[in-house]
Amino acid sequence: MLPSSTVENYLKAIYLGSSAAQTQPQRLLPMGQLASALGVAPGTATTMVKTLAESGLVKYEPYAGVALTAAGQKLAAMVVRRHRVIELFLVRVMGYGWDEVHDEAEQLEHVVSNRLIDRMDEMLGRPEVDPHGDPIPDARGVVKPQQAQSLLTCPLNTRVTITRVIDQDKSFLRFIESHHLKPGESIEVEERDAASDSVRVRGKDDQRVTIGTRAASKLLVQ
Amino acid sequence: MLPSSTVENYLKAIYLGSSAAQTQPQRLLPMGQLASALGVAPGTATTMVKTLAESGLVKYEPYAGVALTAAGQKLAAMVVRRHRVIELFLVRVMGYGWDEVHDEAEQLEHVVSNRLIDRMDEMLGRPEVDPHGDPIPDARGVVKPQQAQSLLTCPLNTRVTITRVIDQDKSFLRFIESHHLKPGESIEVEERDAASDSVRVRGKDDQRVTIGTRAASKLLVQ
DNA sequence: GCGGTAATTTTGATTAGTCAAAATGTGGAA
DNA sequence: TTCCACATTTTGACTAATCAAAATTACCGC
Ligand SMILES: [Mn+2]
Ligand SMILES: [Mn+2]
Ligand SMILES: [Mn+2]
Ligand SMILES: [Mn+2]
Repeated sequence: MLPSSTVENYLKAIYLGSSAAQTQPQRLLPMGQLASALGVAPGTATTMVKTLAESGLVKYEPYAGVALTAAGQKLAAMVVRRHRVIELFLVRVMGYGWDEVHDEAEQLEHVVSNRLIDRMDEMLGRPEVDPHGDPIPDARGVVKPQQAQSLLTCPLNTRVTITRVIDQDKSFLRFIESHHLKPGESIEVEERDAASDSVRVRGKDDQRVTIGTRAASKLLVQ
Repeated sequence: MLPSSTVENYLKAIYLGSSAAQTQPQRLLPMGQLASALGVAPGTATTMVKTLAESGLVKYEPYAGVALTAAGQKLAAMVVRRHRVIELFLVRVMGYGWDEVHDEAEQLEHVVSNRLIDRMDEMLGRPEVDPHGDPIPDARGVVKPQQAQSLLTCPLNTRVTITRVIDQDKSFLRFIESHHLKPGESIEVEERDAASDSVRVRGKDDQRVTIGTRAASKLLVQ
């Protein structure tokens, strides 16, 4: 039985949801979070997760949450791999903007063959990250661990390079792009102010930008 | 309501099935043929066609058959357009063989956006035919009429150019390719023999090939 | 320990798509 | 005309995925 798009979406949501609060191997993702990540009613997620557990793709603890098994992990990583390879392909080969690729990839990830993904991957030179800096799992499902510092935690007045933007929202991505804060850009955090809940950044050509801490936490640096 | 993959497949099958026996605008496709084209039980096709008729996409005559309405025609043409643009893209850009593209396109045709199709179409130079010589409907759903002569009907001992191969079967396509009978090749029919049910062709470098009439009818020329 | 609140699970129903097998209609042969 | 074979439709049932709303459970503060 090859997994349906629905099953793939559940596995991916569990994969992304569990690593979001980047923690030890087996954190349990609460059902409520899973349901809202997928935009379905809570009861729907419960039912589906029980059948995934039957199939041995997840471990389900009633009232506690859900986690991927090794088999589920592998499948989920492949879906994420397809998603991210496709995003990069759309940007590099098809001339899409980085704010336009997510929805398209969301559909394509379920139907593209391994063959085609491998062609794209080859054509792109076996890339390690997608246009947002999200790591691309390799063909075995393994991801290079990224060390995570954000604009909220990195040292002040020190050159750092933006490596990743954790948010798919179109208008946020366009904002980031227009202020030269895309992955690859070199910047410096000048000041953090708790009172105003903001962070001031010096970027390209010494231009200043002030952004909220919520937004700042979405920008990872190295 | 955007049409499901299932609906798209039904519309496409009706579109292709009605034009197969290339006839006047409104030939009715028998339900049995539709069912077997889709690989579905006869009763399933009947049920589905009734709901398509409710939606105004087809005209359904019980015990007679089904035909597309103008709305259904348009939708079907767009599915066929996507399928064929994708096939050509896979061959020209992704390095696929012409015998490897059909299954991939069969899936992709339902999820690729208009945007992406247009990018492919542009990148390919607004092509009029796919790798098999099948005509690509334009963005409005219109196809250039092809005049149809096959190896069974074309004049003998006269140079003709192969323009289309009407069969998706992998091994047939590989046979055609290995004998230099792909669209674009120039050939000449030397002899037709009813008794042996075969046709002898002189092709590239004056090489001879003899093929059955069934196969010969699948090769269109100009 | 005892409530109360919020998260979670259960229940009952719905929709799309499908099949097998029974019932029915159609058109041609006699 | 009548009848039969075959195509088609109808019937009853099933699976995957979903929701709303009712029932249950967990946990936290007192
Ligand atoms: Mn994305
Ligand atoms: Mn991404
Ligand atoms: Mn095809
Ligand atoms: Mn084709």
